[in-house]
Amino acid sequence: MSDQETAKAVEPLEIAKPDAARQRLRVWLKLLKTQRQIEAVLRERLRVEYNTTLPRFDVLAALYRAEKGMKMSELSSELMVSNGNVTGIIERLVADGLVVRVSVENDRRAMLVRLTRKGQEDFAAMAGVHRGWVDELLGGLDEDAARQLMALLGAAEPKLGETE
Amino acid sequence: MSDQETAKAVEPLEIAKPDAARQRLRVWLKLLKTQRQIEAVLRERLRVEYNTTLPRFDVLAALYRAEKGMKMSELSSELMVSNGNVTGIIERLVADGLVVRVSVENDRRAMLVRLTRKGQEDFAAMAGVHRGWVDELLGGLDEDAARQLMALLGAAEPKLGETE
DNA sequence: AACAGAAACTTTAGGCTTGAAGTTTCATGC
DNA sequence: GCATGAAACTTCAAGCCTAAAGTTTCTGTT
Repeated sequence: MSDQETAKAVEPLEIAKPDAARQRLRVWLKLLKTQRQIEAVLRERLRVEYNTTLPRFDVLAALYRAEKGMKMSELSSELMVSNGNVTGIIERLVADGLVVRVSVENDRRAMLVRLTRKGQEDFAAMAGVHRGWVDELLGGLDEDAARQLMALLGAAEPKLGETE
Repeated sequence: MSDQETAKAVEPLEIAKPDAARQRLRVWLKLLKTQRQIEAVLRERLRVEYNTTLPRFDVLAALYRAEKGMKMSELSSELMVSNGNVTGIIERLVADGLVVRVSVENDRRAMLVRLTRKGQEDFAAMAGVHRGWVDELLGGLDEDAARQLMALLGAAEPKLGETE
């Protein structure tokens, strides 16, 4: 937190670039705005068309890809949400008959979560339509622009590593 | 919405391009992931360093820019959140002495919300640090990349307009 | 075997978020 | 003037979300 005293006159590199910092802040705000706009539309349509929510859809999508089911902890790290959060969402999905919990062989702490047939069917019905929505919303991007955007977003991923 | 009948044999462009749709879905997922990663870091740091939350920060930022205060409805549309949501956040900010409500001249329905001196000071203290965080997190983007990203995000903004 | 610590979840308290319904006030047409 | 509808908020119920604390189970070490 205080290892920069020596950098005073030696390196005027990062410090003397307020333009880049301003530009990056603008990028962040724009990223946020774009994401929120898209998400708002998807959320609204999921609600109106399928009477469901985005978090539920995200969970179903993850489970649909996981043939053999997922552990709660795998789900929460994949979706980047907290453990306790997943507990609640799964509870409601179970109550609606879209998901089942299975206890894991040889580890009585863990739970495996899997789609029921109804869960599979419901998600399959939504998935194609959802993809169409995204395709429509991002219609402003041709294939080339999309590729460029992928690359830039890759570069924009935050540099983590100091996990402590 | 239907001015493309003539494009049948001439241009097999939009229709026969499932690749573009796949690419757009990938863009959306990447956009979401990047945004969530950045937001998670900012949220965590705001909590640890300033004992506050992102929604509160967003509200303070909006009010800081608004010299003369903002109406509740202006706030909610600016931040793209619901009316009722703003009510709750403002309530807590008022309780903490960062914000005051003033009744609007000539319209007893509306409320003007404004930062207190403490609100101004607290936000001013956070703003610079927050900008530094964003600058650090987006350090992978040089100024040129940032500019390109801005342009592409502009193109990626969802096409709305059918408001009904 | 027994203990310590880690792992996988759940629970809890509190805040965020939404859409819908409710209240008060304003604006407009008649 | 007065009624009707719109506007600006607030309230409400329900779900989402987090961090922190709690429970049970597993995995070493000694």
